[in-house]
Amino acid sequence: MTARETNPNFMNGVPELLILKLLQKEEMYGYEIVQALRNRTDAVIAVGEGVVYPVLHSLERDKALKSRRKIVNGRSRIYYMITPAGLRRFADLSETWTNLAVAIQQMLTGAQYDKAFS
Amino acid sequence: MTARETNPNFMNGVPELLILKLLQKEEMYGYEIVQALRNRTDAVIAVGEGVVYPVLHSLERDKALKSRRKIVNGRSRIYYMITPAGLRRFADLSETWTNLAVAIQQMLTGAQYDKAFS
DNA sequence: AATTATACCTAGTGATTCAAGGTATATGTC
DNA sequence: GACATATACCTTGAATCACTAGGTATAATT
Repeated sequence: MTARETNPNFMNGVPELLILKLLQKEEMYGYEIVQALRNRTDAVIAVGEGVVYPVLHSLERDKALKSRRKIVNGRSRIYYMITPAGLRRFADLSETWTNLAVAIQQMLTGAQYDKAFS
Repeated sequence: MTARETNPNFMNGVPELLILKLLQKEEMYGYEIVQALRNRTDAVIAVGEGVVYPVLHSLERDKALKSRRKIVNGRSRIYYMITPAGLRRFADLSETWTNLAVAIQQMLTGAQYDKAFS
């Protein structure tokens, strides 16, 4: 058996990344996030509430977000805002994503430089 | 309940995409593919054999690939080559991936055009 | 009065990746 | 000859995570 060194579930974590990105600009509530993602990506990214709410809860559990309840128009909303830990997490995820996207793009466009020389 | 219309597991299928890409240029065998992915992406994408072999089998089951056994240096290898169906599948996956990557990149770089007017 | 939109939630399923094994032969090293 | 490493195939089981499909409740619209 050779050494393994793979990446832990390298394709996941994008909803988390995008949510953290949105919350960097302003506090938002779950329902709002669901629609923001849909609208701002032309429905290319259309994650439902079943994805967003659990991610929000898990991020809050990890202290990457905090929340406060707020009544607007007689409706109870839970606004989430990002913490310093959340910012760090965003930076990590963001870098990981970028590396991945670049690597895939290079593969697809066929960038040839086998680097057998190092 | 509102209409849902999400995308089925929108983050997956990248190993499949990359394998199809590699096989577009030349026939390859599983072990070779594992290392090619690692080498050509500087280990950013390091999927193990436990990912590659099942994907190859499933693609062959779907007639996207066909295979032939070949003995080289007394070693038995199974070479895979892409079929017309595989080319179509690649085109689909490739487009899906590109759309996704563009959407995410726009979100991350903060392209503002809320398109509340349509 | 009934439907739609807002706003929260979770349980269960399914797809897929990852870790960790297993088999067998060839090659290189001590 | 003995041993480790590299090549080359494979699968099982756990974990992750997104998706489906529900559920509750209030406000606004028809």
